[in-house]
Amino acid sequence: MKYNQVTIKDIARELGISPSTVSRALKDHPDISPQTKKAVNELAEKLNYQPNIVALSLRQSKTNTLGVIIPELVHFFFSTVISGIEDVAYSAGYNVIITQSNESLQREKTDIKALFNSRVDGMLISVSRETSSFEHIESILAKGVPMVFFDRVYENANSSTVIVDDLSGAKEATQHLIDQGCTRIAHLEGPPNLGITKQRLEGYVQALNENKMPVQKELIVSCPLGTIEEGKIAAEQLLKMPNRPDAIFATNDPAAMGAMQAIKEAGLKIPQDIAVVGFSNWFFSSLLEPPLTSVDQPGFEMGQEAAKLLIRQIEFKSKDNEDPAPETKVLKTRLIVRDSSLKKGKPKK
Amino acid sequence: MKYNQVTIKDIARELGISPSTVSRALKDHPDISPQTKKAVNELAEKLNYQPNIVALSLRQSKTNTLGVIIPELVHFFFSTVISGIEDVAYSAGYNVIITQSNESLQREKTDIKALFNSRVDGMLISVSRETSSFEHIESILAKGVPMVFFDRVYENANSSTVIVDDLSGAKEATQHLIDQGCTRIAHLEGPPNLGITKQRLEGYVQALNENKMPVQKELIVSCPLGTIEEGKIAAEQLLKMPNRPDAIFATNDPAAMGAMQAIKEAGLKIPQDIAVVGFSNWFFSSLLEPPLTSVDQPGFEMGQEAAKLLIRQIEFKSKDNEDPAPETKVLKTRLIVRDSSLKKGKPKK
DNA sequence: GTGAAAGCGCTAACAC
DNA sequence: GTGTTAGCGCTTTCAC
Repeated sequence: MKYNQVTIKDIARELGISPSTVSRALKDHPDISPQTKKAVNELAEKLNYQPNIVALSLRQSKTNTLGVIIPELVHFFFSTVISGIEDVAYSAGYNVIITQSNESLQREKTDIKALFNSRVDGMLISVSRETSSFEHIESILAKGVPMVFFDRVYENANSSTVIVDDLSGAKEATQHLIDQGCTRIAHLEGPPNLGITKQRLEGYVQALNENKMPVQKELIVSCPLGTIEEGKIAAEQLLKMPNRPDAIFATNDPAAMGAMQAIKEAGLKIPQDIAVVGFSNWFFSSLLEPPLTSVDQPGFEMGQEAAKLLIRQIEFKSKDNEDPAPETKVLKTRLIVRDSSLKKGKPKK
Repeated sequence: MKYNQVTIKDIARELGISPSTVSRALKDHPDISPQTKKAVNELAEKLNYQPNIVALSLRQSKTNTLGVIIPELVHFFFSTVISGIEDVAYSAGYNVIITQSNESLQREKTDIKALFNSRVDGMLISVSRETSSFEHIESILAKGVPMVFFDRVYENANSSTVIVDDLSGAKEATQHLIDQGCTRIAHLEGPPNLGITKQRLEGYVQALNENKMPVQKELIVSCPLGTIEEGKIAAEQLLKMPNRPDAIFATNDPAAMGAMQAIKEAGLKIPQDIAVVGFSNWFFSSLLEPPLTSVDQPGFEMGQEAAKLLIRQIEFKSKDNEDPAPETKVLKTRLIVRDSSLKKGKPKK
């Protein structure tokens, strides 16, 4: 299948010069005479010549393409990250190939192999929820492909990472609930193998400790799936307790939404009876304001930072032989307070 | 920048055979002896050989890649379409490159050119809101690149299209409001240059006509931007009318959300005072249930159908020289009724 | 059953 | 200032 592609040869033939001269003229090489340049550029324009990137990539062993692996595109957070990546990549002359692991380790393995086969210059990866072993990543790293991990990072890799300061965010959220007068704050916890889960729990614990409040195991419930249903079930369990919590800090927004449903169905009021705070890893859409206070994650910035780090690494490598030292960028969260989820009328502690 | 890529040559050298034999052995060519095949495959496995897709693409003048241009990734509808496209593409052995026009014609032009330069085998396009001239598309079509348009289609092209039956969907939605006893139904209209806008208006008009209800110009307000604010302003205008509407059929969900805000701020009840129905072109997230009745669009199926049509066209073309006849696939919408936005207690007409 | 050679489109020494 | 040549990794005639 060959389409009507104009090549450098076509221009050369038509002008009676050699392909290399055409190539040089097109990239404004100083050796080429102005007349030749003019003739070449005009003809290229006329024939609507478009360079064949595939040939270029093969020739230079460089595709100018970044590969991205994300868990799922439908989440606002990740689609925002993509936009951040594109922003930086395009202005640096790189294309972007996006793949979704759909939270499946198997799919992640396929994706990483496909990206390698496409000879992307580097990869930006946020690992799936299932990922707890990393041989598939190591084997590609061993081939010398630069990688930057973001949000869900592979901590042991000798690669750069971009993360959000989940610990501080979680601490801030918990402190906020404490400031509103909450005394029995529950925590809906995330998937056990993700670093962010530990960070958020730790922030929660630290806030309680600093306020000399006890950490009660029965107030910490696991929500590994990240679904609304799961949050609902977890909250129902909490509501059945003889001494039920007066606040819930959820590890993500779906869990928070589920909890809110359970609370409403139990005939209780939010935030008067129970306050709810979510963590917007799974935040929904810029168009929508969810009815809960939440810890907002800077997706666009995360994409930008990750792409910057990766491109730096790629271009560093193409010059020297040394790898640049891996870097870790930590981005701040932002607590978005919506009055609907705050306990009103209680005095600030 | 060359990474540690194992090539066919490496295998050939190590085994003391020629690259062409290795190539044949790897693709199970009948000529090659079983022993050679075995040796080659084992060594390839051992060295973790991965074929270089770039070289393959250049050689065969076929990249096995589909290019996609969508307005914006953050919208649930479009990210669903992407998943549908990937579903079909991957199982047919194609990769997918996604670009976002960000609703900008300029960006769409850049994207289409970039995809062509990458020599994608075909393109799946949903045009931007700004797109009203189509030279940029025609110029690539002229080069023989197969294209399939979806949702926001280029109607005059001699290409296949996949659309949603917006007319029937809009008619059904309007009829639904009529069935609930609404008599003054307003319509928030979309961007004037999109075909879907006309279809939805037409469905609205047809439903009114069939019920012998008048079409009142003052009840039709334009909302070209697709934002919440816009819907809000439009609804405020409608509410100020001496004889205000008792229902609003919005051209998209953000407009519907905005209208709902305006209605609530005016102290009116939904759906008792004014019923609201949205059109989920911009529907938010699978995780979230928006509090409105809406016409749901089958994004995943749309992606699947579009990819199927495109791949068929590509493979048809690579064999014969004739183009296959363009096809138009029309998908049905689904009216999702949530009681919160229905006028209750009024008798069915 | 296997090897040699050509070529996809492009660029970058190396000539002159 | 321009042409010639080689080669990126792979497949595929055409030899033998």
